Amino acid sequence: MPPTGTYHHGDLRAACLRAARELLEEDGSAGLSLRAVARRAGVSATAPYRHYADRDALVSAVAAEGYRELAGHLAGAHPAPATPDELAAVAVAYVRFALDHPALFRAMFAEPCDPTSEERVAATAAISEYVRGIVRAAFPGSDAEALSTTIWALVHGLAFLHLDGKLDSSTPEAVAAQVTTAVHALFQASPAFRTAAATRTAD
Amino acid sequence: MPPTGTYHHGDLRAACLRAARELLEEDGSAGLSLRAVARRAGVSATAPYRHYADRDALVSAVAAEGYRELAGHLAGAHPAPATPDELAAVAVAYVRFALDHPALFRAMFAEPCDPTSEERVAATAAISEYVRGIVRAAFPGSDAEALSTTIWALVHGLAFLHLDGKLDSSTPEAVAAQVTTAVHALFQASPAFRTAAATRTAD
DNA sequence: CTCTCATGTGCACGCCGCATACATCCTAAG
DNA sequence: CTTAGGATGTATGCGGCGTGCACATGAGAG
Repeated sequence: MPPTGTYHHGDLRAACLRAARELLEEDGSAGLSLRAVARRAGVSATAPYRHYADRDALVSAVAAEGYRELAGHLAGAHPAPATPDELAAVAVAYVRFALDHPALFRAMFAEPCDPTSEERVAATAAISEYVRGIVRAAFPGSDAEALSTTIWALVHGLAFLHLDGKLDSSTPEAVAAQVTTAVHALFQASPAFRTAAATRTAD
Repeated sequence: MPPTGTYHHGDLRAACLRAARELLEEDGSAGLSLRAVARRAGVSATAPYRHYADRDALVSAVAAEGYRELAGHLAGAHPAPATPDELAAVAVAYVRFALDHPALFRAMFAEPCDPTSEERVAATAAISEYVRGIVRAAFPGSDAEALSTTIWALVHGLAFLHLDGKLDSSTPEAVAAQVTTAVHALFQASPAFRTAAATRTAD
């Protein structure tokens, strides 16, 4: 292992990340403490501080990893969605990811956390750009910025409401059906964004 | 003061709630500790336990209050929205509430919190029913359930993305314009929900 | 071989949630 | 009026947490 440090522990940085992920999945965000991470990594309580400035930095690192996984998951649902159906599949994958990794998803989005975490902003910018790119490709004439923001918000909101148990998440099929319906509806409205863009240009 | 206890402190229950709200606004959810609440209320550290089973119970109470305030805020934007414009105004009020009370909004929605808090579920059910009622009145022929869920998710998602700084929240006008555009687009798609309802009924 | 610096340890401090035992004081029954 | 009882708040203590600081350790440079 040439790149990252291989001193006493081997690769404590990665070990902490892995331990944090595990704790998050097992005990929720409440169980994610620096000390618990250290214990799980078989290391003293303060050792992680050599790799993460504070608890927030660790959480941010986990969140950033989550963003990358989410991106992969979306790409796995469909590499280059173009039709509304394909886009809906990606949307379903988004919500599914949130439901499959609730604590991680919350760490990614629901934490106060100052926006001063390069890793985080870069990762979220990547997702944002990803969505925009899809929309641009699928709806060339539309105001991609506005439409992609809207669809992201819609899907994101669905994910959160499901997470909070405010929607029927009893079966994966129910979730998928609802998300699909909503996304299709929004795409049926895509001319509105085209109009908006045209209007703006005409001003 | 006949209803709630007026013993030693006067009304510690309400005082705790108020203190918690203040701490939330000042220091964010991180600063909301039972001990801090007790200090602010001028009472011993464990006194709040006489009125709240644990920290979660207090937070839930604050959240429930937040739900009521949100409902009032929405009603203040428009008492009985019927046109898309009026509905968009309510949506803007929703997002504005989130941006004006970020920590409270997060406490309301972004906390893990078991769903075993009557006060909370009642309050969120009220909001959900409120939105559904509006949609039913404004779009009589549509599948109110599906359409209201979708619009709630859209607005909720916009609120969260703005909260997380993922959207341009620099000016209130920018936020309002974006929310308005998105909501209008969705309403233009409302026939899709009508179709969905009709299809389902026809089955 | 030694110097040096990254890496990990030990310890201490103050904060936290919460359990338990105790003090206080309203309220109501006799 | 007295007194028993229960509601309310206090005192104390336990274990856990984040984190700053001094110290030990060991890998690689000279």
